[in-house]
Amino acid sequence: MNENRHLTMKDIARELGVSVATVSRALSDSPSISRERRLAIQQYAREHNYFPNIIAEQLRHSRRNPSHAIGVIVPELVHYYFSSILDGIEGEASARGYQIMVAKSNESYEREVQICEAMLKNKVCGIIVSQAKDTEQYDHFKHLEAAGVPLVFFDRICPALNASRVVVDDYMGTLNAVSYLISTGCKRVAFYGAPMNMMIAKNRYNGYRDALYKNGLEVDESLVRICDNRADAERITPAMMRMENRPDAFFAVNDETAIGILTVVKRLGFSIPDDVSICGFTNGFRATVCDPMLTTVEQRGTQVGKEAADILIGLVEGSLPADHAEKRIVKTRLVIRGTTRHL
Amino acid sequence: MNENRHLTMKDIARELGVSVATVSRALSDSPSISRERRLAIQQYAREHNYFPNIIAEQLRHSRRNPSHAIGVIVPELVHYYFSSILDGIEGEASARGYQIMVAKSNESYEREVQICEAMLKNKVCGIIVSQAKDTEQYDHFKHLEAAGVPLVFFDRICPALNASRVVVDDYMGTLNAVSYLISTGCKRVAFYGAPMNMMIAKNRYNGYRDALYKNGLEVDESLVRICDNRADAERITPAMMRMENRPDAFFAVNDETAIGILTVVKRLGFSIPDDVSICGFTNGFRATVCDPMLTTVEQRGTQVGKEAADILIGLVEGSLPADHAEKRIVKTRLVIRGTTRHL
DNA sequence: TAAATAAATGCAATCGTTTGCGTTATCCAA
DNA sequence: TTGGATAACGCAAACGATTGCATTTATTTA
Repeated sequence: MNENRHLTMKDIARELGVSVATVSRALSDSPSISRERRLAIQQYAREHNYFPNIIAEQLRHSRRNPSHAIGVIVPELVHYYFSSILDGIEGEASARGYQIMVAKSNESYEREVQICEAMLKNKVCGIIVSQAKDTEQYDHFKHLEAAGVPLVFFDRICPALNASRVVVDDYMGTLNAVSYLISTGCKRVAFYGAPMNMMIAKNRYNGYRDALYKNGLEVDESLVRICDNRADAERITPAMMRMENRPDAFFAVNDETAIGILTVVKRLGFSIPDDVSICGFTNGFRATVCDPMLTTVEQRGTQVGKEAADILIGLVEGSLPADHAEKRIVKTRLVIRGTTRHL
Repeated sequence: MNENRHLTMKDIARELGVSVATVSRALSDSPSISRERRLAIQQYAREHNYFPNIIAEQLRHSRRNPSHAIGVIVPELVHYYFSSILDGIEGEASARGYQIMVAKSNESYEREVQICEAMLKNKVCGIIVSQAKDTEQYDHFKHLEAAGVPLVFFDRICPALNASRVVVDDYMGTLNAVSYLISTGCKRVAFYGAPMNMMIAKNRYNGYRDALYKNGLEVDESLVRICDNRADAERITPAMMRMENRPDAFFAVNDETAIGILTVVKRLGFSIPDDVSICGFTNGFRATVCDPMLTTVEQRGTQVGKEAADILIGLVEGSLPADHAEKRIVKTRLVIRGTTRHL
């Protein structure tokens, strides 16, 4: 019937013997079109389910109105935290009339650059991004800014760019969690952190260190390890537990790592939390599945996503000045469960 | 400098004293432009980082070429299976030069309709969708098809529409899993399923029933429950275990439910898998976190997503006829872990 | 009855590209 | 000198919608 062509105003105009301009005005309820003609046109459009071509609309308005598509770049998709982020962004975006366009970088710098290009071509109105781990050049981000596409970073921040960002309070989150471990009587708290080239890793380490200091404890380097996944945790933890002066608590950079520790500690016959306390960071699916359930720092990805979308839309719509770098910090919350002793 | 305006061909043309057509041809390496002019134009464009306006390109080509944006509608985002789906779609799409536009329906019919409208307006070239639970009208999908936007369903299928689809082999997956439970010596296998208005629920139930029959067992209705989440599982399982003729195995419609069962069964002092076997469906994050680790049917969301994207792109690019309804079934795989006895 | 006013509609430019076709310039052969 | 190729470029229409301005028609007023 419509042979894969969309119905256009021109078609309606031809069919009803009026001009395209009249159709346009009628459909936008302009009072300058007579009532009967207006209704006739609207009815015809409805019956043949006419749909405005947004491409043409956008082209026409490209000077004034930006598009309503927000680009989102995440390192991974199958990942609790990033899913939550997406969820938060989607919620805020859809509530304010925006669509989201999602791509994953796979932790690859090259892919990240490609994605930026593709998104620029697709005329997203702005981009929310958590960098890939191996990104150390920032030209692609600078190009975007030069092209007038606002950028909001989350989680993994680009220090070289004074861009808007929203991060969780890694420092305080860790400080509070470790302080809690100490307050329940733990004296030797181990720390499994991510590689220190990421801000987020540094901040968590600093939180750990300061929690010890504030409680009159020293940092024992033999209790600090670079380890941010389960496999590594299962590999290095046995040796840790066989030390003569073994830890009586673990703080892990994420839940996944914490689960690795928990698995090993249980297998070695220690009791949790009596012999060993464990605290994670995320509060994802895993936290309530393990036995005992995991005490962890809630990272509130949904809130982070929501704030990021709010900033971006503010930048796009002008309620935030374009050259302003808005920086927000989302507070974390310690969720106490079974892997830690009680006060 | 560029005062928020993008550099256009017209700008280049003016600056270099040629026509817009010449610029266009030069940038697309047309041989009809003299070598020096071509290089000069290309260099100017590069130096001032010119970027073609995809909106205008699309408008020009809208008759022949569809856009390269694929719409994806999922009921939830913070969900292992749907994350995997997204991951599969994104992988296939980006490899073939497509972007994905994601929205979540929140299991709401109303929202689903809104999203379809928005995506139609945004001129996606096609849509991949898993319906919301409460969707029982299909006009919005029919409108899309009428507008020439191909549709691919996954997981939750719309029976009223003869559309392309990709589903996992729920029937065989369940049949194999339950058969395995029986082969390890279980005689009374309970079944926790989703509400039967979803195809996926029916197929799994049929798989369960036929596995019993094939092994000479009868369906005992007291062992069959509608239950597809953890909270419900924790609520109804204690009574189940206190029956005089209690089950010696559970098959659950998803891992989450299986974890609920596992938690209760352990708390009641039964030993897993000696007293009770448990089998889930998904093989997500949870499966390797619980103790013992969960035997489960791997749902292969990434593969499902990949196939769905493959079909959709085929439909869009014409390698699949537009009126053809491609139906694919992704095979599942039983992953045997600690919650079931060995042979 | 003519002029002024108001109401309803059409014309045409515009957004940034692409592309069929026509135009100009250049050169060579007849 | 003229005709015909060929190369290099420009013109202008098109994609589908919006909108300032001009135009037409109907209505009112003097």
